[in-house]
Amino acid sequence: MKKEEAKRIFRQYIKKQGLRNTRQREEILDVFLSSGGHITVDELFDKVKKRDSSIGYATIHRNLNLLLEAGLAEEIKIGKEKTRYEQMHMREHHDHLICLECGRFIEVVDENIEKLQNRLAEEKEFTPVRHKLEIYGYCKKCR
Amino acid sequence: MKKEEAKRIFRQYIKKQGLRNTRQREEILDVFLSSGGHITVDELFDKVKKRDSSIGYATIHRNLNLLLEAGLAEEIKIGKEKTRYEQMHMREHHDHLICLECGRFIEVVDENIEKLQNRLAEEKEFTPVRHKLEIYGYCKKCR
DNA sequence: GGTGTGTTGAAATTAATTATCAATATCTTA
DNA sequence: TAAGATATTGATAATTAATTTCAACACACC
Ligand SMILES: [Mn+2]
Ligand SMILES: [Mn+2]
Ligand SMILES: [Zn+2]
Ligand SMILES: [Zn+2]
Repeated sequence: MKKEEAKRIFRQYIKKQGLRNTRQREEILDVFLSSGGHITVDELFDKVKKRDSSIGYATIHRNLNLLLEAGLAEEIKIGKEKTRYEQMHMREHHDHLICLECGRFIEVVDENIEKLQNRLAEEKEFTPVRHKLEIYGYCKKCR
Repeated sequence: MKKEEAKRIFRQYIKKQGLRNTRQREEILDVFLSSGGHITVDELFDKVKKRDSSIGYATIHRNLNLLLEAGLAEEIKIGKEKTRYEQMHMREHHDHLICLECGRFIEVVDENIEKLQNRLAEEKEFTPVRHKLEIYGYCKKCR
C-alpha cells in the first residue's frame, strides 16, 4: 500500500533530523495521508481531534511544516482562500483545473505539457525541480 | 503608451463601482504600474511614500485590493515568502521559472503549452479563464 | 528503569490584513 | 460654484493565521 511507503519516508526523515516519533505525530501523519488531498489546517485539526481530542492546534501546524519539509505535502494558495495542503507522495503528480464558481478541483495530467515545460526550462538553462500548473475557469456544472 | 491604457481601465472600474478618484489612489496606481512587476506591499508602500510621505499603510492595502478586483494585479504566493503583486495589463501574459536558490523570476511564454492547456480544459468540459504556471528549480547561475 | 533532550498543549507573540472612526476630500447637482 | 451626500483617508484597533515560548511530559538510546 502506498500509504505505508509515505509513512516510511516521513519516519525516515524524522529520524535523519534527530527528531522523535510520537503518538500525535503518527496520528497527524495517518489522518493527512487518508484525507484525499487539498485539506486545510482547520479541517486536519478537526479530523485529528476526533481520534485524539487532546491534540493541540500548534501541534498540527508544527507537523504540517515537517510534512512540507519532508516533501510529503505542498501548499496550495488560491487568492484569499485558506491555504490547503496537497499530498505529494500518496498520489501521482498532477495539475489542477480550479472552478472560480464552486471551487472544485479537477485533477489532470498531460504528458505533452510536461515535456514542453522541460524543454522550455532547458532553453533558459534552468534545471526544473517541480512545477505548479493551475487553470482557473468554470467547470461543467458552473459554466 | 500601455500605462495610460491600464490607468483608463482602473478609472473606469472605479467609476463603475460608484467609487471616487483621489490623489492617493492615482499615486498608488502610477507607482504600481511603474514598478516592473512582482512587488510586495512593503515595497509599494516605500515607493509611494517617497512621493507622498503622509500616505497610510492601510490605503496601500485598500487600493491593492481594488487593483486585484479590477484585474490589473494578481497575487503571487510562493511558499512562506511575502505575497507579491504582478501587473496584469501593462504586460503580456507570461509564466514563471522561479529559482529556489536566489529567488529570481524568469518570465517565459510557450504558445504550444498555452494551446495544450486549452485543449486539456476542453476535454474536461472546463472553460478556462486564466492560468498560472510556475516552474521551480535552479537558474543558470545557481545550478 | 534512568537520563537527556525532543515534543506537547496552552497561551503569548508576531506578522499580515482588515475594520473602525472621525476628519476630510470628492463628485454630483442645483 | 456652493452645497450636500457620501466615499476616502490616516491612525489605530481588531482580526486572522502562523509561530514561539515554556513547563510538564514522553520518547529513544542506553
Ligand atoms: Mn490535487
Ligand atoms: Mn512576471
Ligand atoms: Zn464549478
Ligand atoms: Zn538562481
